[in-house]
Amino acid sequence: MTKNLHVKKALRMLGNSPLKLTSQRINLIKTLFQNGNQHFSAEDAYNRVKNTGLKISLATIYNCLNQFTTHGILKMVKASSDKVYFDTNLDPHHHFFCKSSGELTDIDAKKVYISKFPKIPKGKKLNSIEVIVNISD
Amino acid sequence: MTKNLHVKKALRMLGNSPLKLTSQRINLIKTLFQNGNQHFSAEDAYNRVKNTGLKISLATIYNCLNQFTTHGILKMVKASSDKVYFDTNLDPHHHFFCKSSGELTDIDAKKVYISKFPKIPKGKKLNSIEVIVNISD
DNA sequence: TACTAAATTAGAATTATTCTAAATTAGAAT
DNA sequence: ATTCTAATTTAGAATAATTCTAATTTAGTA
Repeated sequence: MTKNLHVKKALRMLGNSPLKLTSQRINLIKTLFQNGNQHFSAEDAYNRVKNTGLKISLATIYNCLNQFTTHGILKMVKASSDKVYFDTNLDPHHHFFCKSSGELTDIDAKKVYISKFPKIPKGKKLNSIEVIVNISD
Repeated sequence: MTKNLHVKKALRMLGNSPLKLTSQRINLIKTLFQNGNQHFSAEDAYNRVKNTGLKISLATIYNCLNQFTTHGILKMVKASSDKVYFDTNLDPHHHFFCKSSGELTDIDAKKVYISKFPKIPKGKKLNSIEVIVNISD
């Protein structure tokens, strides 16, 4: 089997960042990125890494996920939930959030077009536009 | 001075809901709605009521804000912050969220037009569309 | 090979929120 | 009016997610 492309790309980004290549970071990336676009909480990430038999502390998970976000290796998503989710999909996109299941699903940016948009307040700059489509059963 | 219209409307909604007309609920509504459209956390609401000299417990604030939300007297907003905000603006609208100041500002629904939109997943129904425009200094 | 700043870690601390269980109260029934 | 009951309020405990602390380890450089 050829080495997973998502993992490869994320590892390359880690290498290009000022972050050190520790075994924890490499294992975390291998675990999180191996199945393509994924959403997970810190606790989820913790369990996934532990399930591979590797040892990592929850504090490290939080540290790494936050730093990966800072360095553009992950995206952070806050939906109508009490926990923060992380997203391996770095392309511009939006989300469905299902209140019934708590599940977050990607919406490709191409599926949404905003043809009318407000002026950004004076002195501020635009960072991103997040569209969250709340759904339920 | 004529009685504030926002307060009046919210009190009417409370009266039409199955919730009892307790002094805490009435005072909370008077405090939160007197200045028109506002965003606040539970802690903010607690301090505002206390500043009027009235006594109320934080647990009651949480209870009331959640019930008001359930009964359509308030809206809940979750932005890129670690706390939940409540919103007295019940008209459909969106938000600017400024990462630098932590401030949430309304965007009138008329200022945003979404001309292309994804299909809702099978078996699910659409609840709401939230557009959050993240900005910074 | 030694050095140093960065990273990891366990567990404590913090923060927002919900829960608990006892006392109070609104509004309906008498 | 008075009584009754379920809803409400409350203080403080409990919970859950996340961050902090301070000691130990390690990556990458010198």
